[in-house]
Amino acid sequence: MFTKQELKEFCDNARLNYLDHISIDCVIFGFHEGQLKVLVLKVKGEDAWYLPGGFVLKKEPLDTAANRILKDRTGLDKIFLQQFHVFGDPDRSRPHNEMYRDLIPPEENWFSHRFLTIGYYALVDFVHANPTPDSHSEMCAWRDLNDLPKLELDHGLILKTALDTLRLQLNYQPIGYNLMPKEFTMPELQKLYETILGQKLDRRNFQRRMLGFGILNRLDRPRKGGAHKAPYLYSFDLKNYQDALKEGLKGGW
Amino acid sequence: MFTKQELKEFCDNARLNYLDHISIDCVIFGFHEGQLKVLVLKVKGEDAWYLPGGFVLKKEPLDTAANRILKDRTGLDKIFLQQFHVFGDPDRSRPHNEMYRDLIPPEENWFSHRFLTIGYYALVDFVHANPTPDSHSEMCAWRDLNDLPKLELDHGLILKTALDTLRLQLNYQPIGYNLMPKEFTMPELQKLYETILGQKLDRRNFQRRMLGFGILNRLDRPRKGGAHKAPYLYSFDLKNYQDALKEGLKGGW
DNA sequence: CACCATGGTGTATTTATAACACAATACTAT
DNA sequence: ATAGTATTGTGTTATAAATACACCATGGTG
Repeated sequence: MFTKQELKEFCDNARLNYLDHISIDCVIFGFHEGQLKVLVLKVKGEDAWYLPGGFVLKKEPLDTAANRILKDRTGLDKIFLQQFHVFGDPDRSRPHNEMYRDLIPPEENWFSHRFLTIGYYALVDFVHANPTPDSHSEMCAWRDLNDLPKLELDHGLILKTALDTLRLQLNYQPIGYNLMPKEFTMPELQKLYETILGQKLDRRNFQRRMLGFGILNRLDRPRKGGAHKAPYLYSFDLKNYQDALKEGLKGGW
Repeated sequence: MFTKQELKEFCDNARLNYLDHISIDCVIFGFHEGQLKVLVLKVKGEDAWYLPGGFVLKKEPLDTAANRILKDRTGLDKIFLQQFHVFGDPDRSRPHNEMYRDLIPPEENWFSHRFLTIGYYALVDFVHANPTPDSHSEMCAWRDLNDLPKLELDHGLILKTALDTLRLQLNYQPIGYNLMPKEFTMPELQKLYETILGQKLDRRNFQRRMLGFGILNRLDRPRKGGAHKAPYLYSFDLKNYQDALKEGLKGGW
């Protein structure tokens, strides 16, 4: 993965610029052709897959770092991105800690210590994202949730936790603005929900519920060209959408 | 707060044993006499208040560290304790970073860098907790939520975030096992919910809802000695309670 | 022993959720 | 053309949950 020289340079640079022992890993969800996708990276010359991640600059806010990582991997900015958990098992980064053990002495090896990672998850527009590998990856690609490679370290757990969080979030926050194109039909939006939740929903009740939230505008023209009855197009009412994000869709109590 | 000698010893010890740049802060909630309480610490000889906190041993899991801190401050163990957010503003610990700037050189000063803190919140039994100050505090005390001293650093924000999380949690998880005594009456439990939520609830609907969850056992004896009709005593059905904790009280969708 | 504050239980009303039916549309096959 | 078919739009009904409110029971007080 790294030659000795590369490693030394990376470590010297990292020690100077990044917070020690801290990383950020991002679970970046996209939606395409009825499938929920996740962005994953493949290491150069190895069959090893990771979530996009990175480190925190010494004076950089955490959210800014996560946004920077997101932008580096997708080109996208100003998007729903949320911290959801810290993963800090003492052994979680052991494979990495030991990977370079014999290459350079531990005191020069920035990776020789335990790392905590802060998990963020993002919902992004599949078609506008431009997956871009980082310097030690040969590939940055969308993978279907049902067709994932085994992820290294605890990245499988991180992904699962993000998905659980997303499903929970669906109960009290609007979802979709960043995952759907600007204009979309109700069946397309429903497909997104069904995919995230992993279950079928009733078409008519779904529509009533969505419209009830007041976050959708119906455009007075249909999507043409389909093989059947042309569905109406909708767009999100951004103002109401963001109000709902703050408030939570329903109160409870 | 520290003499130069004390500081040096602390730093040498910390560098050896703890993860750098990481702390844990705990928002420990208790409930007593109809009031929601939070455990806070007062620094020796200063009018400065903090949330209970501490550091993570080099090979210690995060949850274990949080439990250790909780036990050190309250004597209590095996209690609802949950990570809820990481606070990582680059300036959040600046007052601390600068506090000892002139006392010892930065390379010897463990506090000279930015700290991230992982927020945990706990719900504990007020009467069984034994508030115990740590080494640099003169006092560890319960304070009413409505009568809080100004907290140092971003501890006010940490507390507020914990409270928001707790209120949200109330919608889909059972609460109360660790906050209530073993046996309690329905009005007492209701008071807890009202206090957390900051609003009145209907007595009869509250009772129906709670019983509907199936997490309460009614003991066939009343609480005697009150000035009015004696209410029944209840206890939590621990098995069902823990099942509900896992499942979430309601599904949504 | 009437009074009263509180607790236990029951019942309407309203609201939300779930289940289901039918008409309209636009392409396909013949 | 035209019947067939898959899909969408828009209901209506049935069920369950949340809310609001009424009444009786109890155990102390004056």
